Amino acid sequence: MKDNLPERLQSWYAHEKHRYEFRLKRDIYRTWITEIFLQQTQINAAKEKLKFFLATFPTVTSLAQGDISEVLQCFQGMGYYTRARNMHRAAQIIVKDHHAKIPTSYTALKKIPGIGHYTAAMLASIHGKEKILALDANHVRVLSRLYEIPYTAHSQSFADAARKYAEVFLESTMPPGDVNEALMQWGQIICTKTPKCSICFASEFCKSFQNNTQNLYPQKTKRVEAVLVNWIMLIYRYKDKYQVFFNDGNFPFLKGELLFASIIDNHIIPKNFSKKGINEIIRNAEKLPVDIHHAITHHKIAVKLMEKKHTLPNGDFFTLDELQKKCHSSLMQKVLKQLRNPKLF
DNA sequence: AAGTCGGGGCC
DNA sequence: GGCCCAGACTT
Repeated sequence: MKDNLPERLQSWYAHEKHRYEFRLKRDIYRTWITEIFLQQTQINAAKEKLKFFLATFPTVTSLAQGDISEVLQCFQGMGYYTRARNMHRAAQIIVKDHHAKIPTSYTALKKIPGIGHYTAAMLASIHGKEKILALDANHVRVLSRLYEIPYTAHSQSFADAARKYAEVFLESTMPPGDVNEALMQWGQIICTKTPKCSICFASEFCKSFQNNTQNLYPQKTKRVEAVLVNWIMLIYRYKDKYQVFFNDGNFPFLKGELLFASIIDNHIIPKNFSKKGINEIIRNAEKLPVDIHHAITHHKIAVKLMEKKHTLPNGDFFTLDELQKKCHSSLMQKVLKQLRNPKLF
């Protein structure tokens, strides 16, 4: 056993490094796409979609020339659809402003849409050998416990302290990209929410292990209470085509997506929906059972579906098959599934 | 610094 | 039913 921490991390990582398929062939484009796909997403949920995406858009140029609707389809069901839009826009910027070569410096990367501190630091450390600490949830858990960092996870104070403590790794013989990836894997399989200190190579260096304070770190801000949302969806249909509306941002959920006409309290889509009928619809909906339960960050959503006989002005008409491709959210997919069940309507 | 934005897996 | 996750962006 080595007697200093960076060497232990390096030998542990050399032995335990995950051989992910997306790591077999590595270039900065693939690393970039991988980081975007895995943001706030578990690897198992994303890896098949990621594989398909890299086969469909193998280069930054092919992505830049690709159709945004095709890009969005690759993200179907994964949430955070703005990351798909940002990624597509970023590819066009890289082609136009960087001769289709993704920059490798942190400063240049950070200016690209959808690339924040974490992704810029990962790409610059792996592909530019910059000694810069990435900070994701895993880094936060590992470093906060190792050094008992007394600041809340997303504060500037925490970032400053973490960067200072991480110097011992970044200034070691370990390549900076490996430092960031090893810290991440450490947090992923050992320093988990309930940490596995008995198998940790670093426990004798760890302040939280010494003081038995693992559950006090990382320090967090108090959680936000979930808000209950009653969402009435109005299903307007002409023959086999259903009417949907583009959420330009006036409706509070799923901005940029196609939605059925909807009412949530005083939010309405389409916004020119006749104000007169709304109160009656809300009254009628009170007697109806909830058709779909869904959760969106800090919200518990109860959806009631009401089939309507006529149609509204504006809006677009699509068949269920078409909507299954055009609607990317799991909520709308749940609704479409209900509409396919003839017993319910 | 806090709020917003999807969704699913896990306990 | 709450917590958490390979975060970025706006306010």
